[in-house]
Amino acid sequence: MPELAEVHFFQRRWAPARGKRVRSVHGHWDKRIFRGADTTGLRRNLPGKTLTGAATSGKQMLFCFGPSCWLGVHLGMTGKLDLASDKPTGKHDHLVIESSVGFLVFTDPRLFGRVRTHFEPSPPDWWTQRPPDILGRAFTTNYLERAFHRRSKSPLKALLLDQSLFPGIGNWMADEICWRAGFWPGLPAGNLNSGQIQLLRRVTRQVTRDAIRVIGTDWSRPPDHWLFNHRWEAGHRCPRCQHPLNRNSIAGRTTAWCSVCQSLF
DNA sequence: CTATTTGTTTATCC
DNA sequence: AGGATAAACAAATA
Repeated sequence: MPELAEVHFFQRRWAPARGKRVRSVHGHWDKRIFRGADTTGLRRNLPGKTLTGAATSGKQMLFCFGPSCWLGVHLGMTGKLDLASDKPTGKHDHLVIESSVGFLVFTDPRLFGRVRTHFEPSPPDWWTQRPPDILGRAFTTNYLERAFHRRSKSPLKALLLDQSLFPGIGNWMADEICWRAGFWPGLPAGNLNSGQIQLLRRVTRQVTRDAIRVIGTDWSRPPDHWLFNHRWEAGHRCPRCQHPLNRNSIAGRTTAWCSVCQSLF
């Protein structure tokens, strides 16, 4: 489920615990989500710490618990964060952090998500060395042009799904961006000229802002004039021209597009 | 029982 | 060497 907007939404679920102290920590420490994490350190360091900050970048989340205790969360395909008033006991509630406002819980049935730990004063490298955010200053047309040139044979969709280039974009946002911009997702990246990359950048930023506004704040249902509500329906039609949508695998992922609105160049 | 999944990493092939 | 593609991971759902 989680792309950048959903990550935004889930990060806010833990927000009421900001400024609160951790009372206890429980987890399914042998589960895959803790691969590479120092779970012993987590159990030793987290209790007594205060949640002092939280941030998202793309699909990554970083929580700061007082000095020298950082918790990274990636939701994978089915991860969720929640704040529960009673102690969560679900089969897939793999990390539970008790605070005075409730239990912070990370649930993930498919275990594609990931929890990372870092016990130093400064934030971890994987956070400070992340690529430019889509809504940030460094996400320029020129920056994209260099990447599109380097990967000119790759389908556009493959670039949109690349987290080092479009951090936070996932399958539905990639389809939404291509549809709004009028590009076939299978189009080789090298076929886009400078003006088209500029258009793609503008649409990407707009879809990102729209998704954060609609889904990221309260998980509202996206409006019907987006592709989003139509792309998985049987007999699905393009919300702009009513032509039946195409569905096929592009860059290894199921992709929906409108053959009328999205030209092949 | 089979096919599908809003993600990422690794292996393999070109 | 670098990039594209498929498989693997794991579990629920249709």
